[in-house]
Amino acid sequence: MEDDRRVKLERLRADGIDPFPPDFDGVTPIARVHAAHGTLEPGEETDVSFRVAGRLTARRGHGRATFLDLVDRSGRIQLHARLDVLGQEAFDRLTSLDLGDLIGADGTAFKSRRGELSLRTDAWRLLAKSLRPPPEKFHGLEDTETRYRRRELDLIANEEARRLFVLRSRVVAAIRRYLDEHDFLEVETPVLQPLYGGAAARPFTTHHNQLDRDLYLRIATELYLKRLVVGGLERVYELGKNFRNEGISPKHNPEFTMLEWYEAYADYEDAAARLEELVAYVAGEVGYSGELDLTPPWRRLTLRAAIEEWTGIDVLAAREPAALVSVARERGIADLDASETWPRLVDDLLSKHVEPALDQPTFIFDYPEELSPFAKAHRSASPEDRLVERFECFAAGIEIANAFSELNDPHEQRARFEAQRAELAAGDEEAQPFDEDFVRALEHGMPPTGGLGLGIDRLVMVLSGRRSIREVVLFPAMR
RNA sequence: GCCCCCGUAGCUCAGUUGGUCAGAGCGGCGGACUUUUAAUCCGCGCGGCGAAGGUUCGAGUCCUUCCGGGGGCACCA
Repeated sequence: MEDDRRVKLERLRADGIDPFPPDFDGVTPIARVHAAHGTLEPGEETDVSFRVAGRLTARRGHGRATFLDLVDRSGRIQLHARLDVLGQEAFDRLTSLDLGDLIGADGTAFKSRRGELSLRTDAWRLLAKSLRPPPEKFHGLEDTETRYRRRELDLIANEEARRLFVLRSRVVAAIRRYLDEHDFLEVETPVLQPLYGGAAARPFTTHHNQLDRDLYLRIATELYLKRLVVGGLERVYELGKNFRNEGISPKHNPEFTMLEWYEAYADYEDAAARLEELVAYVAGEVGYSGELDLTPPWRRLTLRAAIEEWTGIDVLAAREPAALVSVARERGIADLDASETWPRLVDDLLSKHVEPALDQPTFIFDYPEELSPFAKAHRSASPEDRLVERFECFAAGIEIANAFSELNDPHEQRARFEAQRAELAAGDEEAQPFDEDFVRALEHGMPPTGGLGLGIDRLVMVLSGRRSIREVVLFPAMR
């Protein structure tokens, strides 16, 4: 079958036609043709000529006339090719093209009897020959593996896929617009780091040959960004890839896009207000019309109240593993592992019993200190509860953001690293390595700061209603 | 790492309890057709059923292993 295409290619060359010409000037996006003439009446003709270019996706022949569908990034338009307009040779060559070929065409706008805006083609040119057949035109491409591994075919075959990734791009652009307008500075910090940190995750390790030294792909941008706040940049953000050497799941890709921002003279309440404002702004900019109510303010409740609401358990009244496991049993939750630490048990309750229920956007405030080595101690909670000023934000049943009032007391930060060092020694592969450069930076003085991390892939999932991260990542990790 | 499921033409799929089961639609090729849009009509199958073994008189159809994929669990605070 591909041989047919190669034969055609050679025939074109033999006829002196370049199947891969270098350029084609003066192309109008198809959407602009629709904008200009979408309101024509069925059967109405114009004298207005357009030059369009794109991929041939369908052909409906009628002897001495043929309809062809042409698709570009902005949309689809029908070409009407007539023998009496084009002449024999141009007509024959046009109608013997293969689906998937890229062509440019000039034609005047008219609306067919059935009401479809079309171009009466009077000239055309092959812009690139396609040597492989495109996916099936009606059912589209559905095979998941092909859609992910060969995304270009997904984009060719499925308009939904095109729309989704346009949406993703617009989401990212809107985020930048919002932050730029609010006086944030976009910065870039190292992806290759001598020490990883800022999140609990196992890193990818690589090696610098000349330095003969291992480096890590960043798992977060947090610590470098806070050093910039120390440096006086005050409002910074970075939007980029993080890498975590963990499992792949519908919510997890080994490399994923994260936004982190840090704002001096702000705390986690300010971060929450900014997040809901940002997301509402983005939703408006991309025309979100889904089921979620993203209008601020979003629901806010404490971690303690959230777990109590969905499980009936007051975790702060049972602040050690045995007590918590036993209270959970009374409430009919028997799958807690008594050998786990208390904070991990709390996290387990949150992720299994609360998170899946959080459909509408919701902030969960005030986490145990042990889970949050970079968050400031809570200003008003009783000290024995050992809570920090941290929230996570959930929507559509998944976590989308995490934020703190940043810990800026260098002595306390040093103590937290010491505690993490002990965890690391005890075998916790996700404990934070001691980052002396970061502590030194804090010793120079960091203003009170609110910081937040927002998972861009997950935000796009929420805004597009997709349930797998692989749907919103162009080239997701595959086995 | 564990469990379940899937893998048939370029694409989307159908193939009862193993015996014309190698099929359909789209695409392709040839022909008809100057307003169709999953265009229509006529003709042509272009793969040997993910791979390798095995059971059987006979295997897409049963068994084993391997490869690839999906889902779930664990993990991912």
